[in-house]
Amino acid sequence: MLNKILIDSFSKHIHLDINEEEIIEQHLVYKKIKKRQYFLHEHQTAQNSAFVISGCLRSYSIDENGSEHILQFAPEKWWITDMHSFISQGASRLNIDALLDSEIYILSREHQNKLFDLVPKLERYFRIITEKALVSSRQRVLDTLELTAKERYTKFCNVYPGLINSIPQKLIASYIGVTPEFLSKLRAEQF
Amino acid sequence: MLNKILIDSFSKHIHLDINEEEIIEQHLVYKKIKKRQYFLHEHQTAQNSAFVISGCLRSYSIDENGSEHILQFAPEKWWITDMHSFISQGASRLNIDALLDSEIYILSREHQNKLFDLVPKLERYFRIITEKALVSSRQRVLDTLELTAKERYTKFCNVYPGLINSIPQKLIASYIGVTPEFLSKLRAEQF
DNA sequence: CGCGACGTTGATTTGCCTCAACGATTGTGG
DNA sequence: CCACAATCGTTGAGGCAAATCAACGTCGCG
Repeated sequence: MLNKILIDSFSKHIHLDINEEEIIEQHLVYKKIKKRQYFLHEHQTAQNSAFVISGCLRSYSIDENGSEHILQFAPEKWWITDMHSFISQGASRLNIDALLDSEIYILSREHQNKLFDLVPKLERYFRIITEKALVSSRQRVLDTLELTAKERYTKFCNVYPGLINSIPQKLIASYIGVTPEFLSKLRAEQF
Repeated sequence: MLNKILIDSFSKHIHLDINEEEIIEQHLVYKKIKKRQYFLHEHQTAQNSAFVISGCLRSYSIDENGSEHILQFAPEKWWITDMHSFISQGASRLNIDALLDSEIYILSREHQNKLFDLVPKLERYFRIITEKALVSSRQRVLDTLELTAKERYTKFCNVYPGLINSIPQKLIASYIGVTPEFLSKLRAEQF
């Protein structure tokens, strides 16, 4: 049986009957992934997309100076992959690993395409999911254009309240685009 | 008859027969829109999405200090709307206007939903289009995290070669996230 | 226990902003 | 078609936000 959290994610946007849920289940792989374990390495091809049931994954890139830049946090209920590599089947520029012990469902590109034919409603589900991801990515672009580092930090705390106490602060710094030292100074200004 | 540029955009991702093209045509409105004319004002609801046949539109927000921040340029072959407002039917935070005299096709949210039932393949088309928009938005996030202003400008010139000579330089500055004065200084550095 | 990762703090540097002044270009009304 | 205003790009002086580099205390983990 599919996990309730995944079923909820589907039924928020489309209606699936029992039969369809079963077909979907046959195309997904449930997996536990330990803290610091990798889901995708850069230069590989992203064969898979992951839906997070519990825990948290992240995607990040490494620039030419060797510093990491976090593109996405995926706490429970979120999908994560290197979308560019996943749709083009070209080399990935992102790494994806687990920040906490996590449970995920894995969907391969191949199985996803099969599912689109077997359960056409899933086109709608992924269209809507992707639209929402686009809205949030574009909002992040606007935030970096409009807000100061301090405002971005405050906003981050509101958007990801669960993450603040469960991951190292330097990862938050990386996500909002400041150095760990500077974030520390921002927080010292007044709590 | 539908414009060739739009047909091409569809057929890159899905196959439509003549009948389906006709149905789609009945749900689109062709319109010419003059330079500086608005397609969407903030605080309104984005009822419509636009596909650009010729010319160029842009979306931008205005921050609390009154300065504009450009979120998207839409030259020919691109779709543009305030996606957040379009899917939630809530108030828009973006303005969309024409940078050049342009020709567009207008698709209302209502007609889009009807089309998803009449021509289910369109779910796939919009899913793929949205995936690509997501890839490019996330790449932009990474660029602001990884690159200097000068590198972002160089990259912009490569990605939008057609725009550099047809729109004011200060709009490019706004898009890459620097002041017009600073961009001018960057360009002066060499050649 | 001891090491390495993490957060903090301080001194210094720098990338980019702000403000202001000035030509050049554009466009607009008479 | 010209005159004038508005917009635009450039340049310079000065300022600030955030980066860099370095030192140090703490803590969790092997």
